[in-house]
Amino acid sequence: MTIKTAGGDIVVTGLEYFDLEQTLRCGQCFRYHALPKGGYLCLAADKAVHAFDKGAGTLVLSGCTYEDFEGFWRGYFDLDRDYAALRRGINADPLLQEAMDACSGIRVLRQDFFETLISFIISANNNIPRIRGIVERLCARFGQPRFIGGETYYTFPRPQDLAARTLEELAPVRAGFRAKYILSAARMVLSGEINEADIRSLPLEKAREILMHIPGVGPKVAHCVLLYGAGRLTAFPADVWIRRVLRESYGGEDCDPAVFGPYAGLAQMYLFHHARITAGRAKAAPGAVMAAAR
DNA sequence: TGGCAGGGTCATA
DNA sequence: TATGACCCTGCC
Repeated sequence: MTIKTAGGDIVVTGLEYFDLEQTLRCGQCFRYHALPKGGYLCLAADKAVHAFDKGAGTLVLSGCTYEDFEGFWRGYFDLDRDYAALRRGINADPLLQEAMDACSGIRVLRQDFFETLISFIISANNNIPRIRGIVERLCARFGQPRFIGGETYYTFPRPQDLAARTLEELAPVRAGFRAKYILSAARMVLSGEINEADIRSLPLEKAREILMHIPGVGPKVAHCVLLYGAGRLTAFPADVWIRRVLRESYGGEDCDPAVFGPYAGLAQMYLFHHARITAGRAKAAPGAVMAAAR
């Protein structure tokens, strides 16, 4: 990997297994917007950047300082991890191999812990367009304004920005029954009852158990927070899509994720995204059997 | 225009 | 362990 600056942009070349679109659209994050000129506005925690995938392992970041790149985006996009080695650590059967080939550019974003926690609490019994809307309104109401490329965006609220709020104040966000969970989570993080360092370092099951003390956090959301917000690549969020894959191809929903190896979480991302794009194609094809229908 | 389902969790039985 | 309720909006 080589990093250069050119005309105020950060140009990263020589990336293996990197595809910006796959990485953003595989369901691990909710704050990104396609730009008219191509590329994406990526929002994360209190940062924003314009990101352009130029193909052939080249990523161009625009609108951020070199310090922000080094201090934040380089880690966020997981640019320093050797994905070839990671992939070798996955026990790939033919189906998983197909998914790994089709979605080879997915990277596990290293997202902000609190943002990930709140975002996936919001995801419960919800669809992606609506999740994105709720997250956007939450930021617009309780985050701080920032400016990039002449546009205003809002930072993700910090625990202290939400903890003292009331359900009435959250009503315009239209999170529904999840509003009370958002407030509880913010209060538990602010008070230290939920400690990010513990979630990152304790044994996975213990960390998951702690997260599940938060109202609105069940097994699935806890695993999402562990994988996307705490860098725990063994975490294995099993949603309806993955449960269906396990049921149809791995002998049942109770299949132990350990069969995929130490990076089961990454294997899950390949399987999840692959299942969704396959279902999308089946849906788009005229007369296609809805094999992926639940 | 209306009805359904949604990347889950919780309370209750 | 199973079932219904929860908010509300995108989508068919």
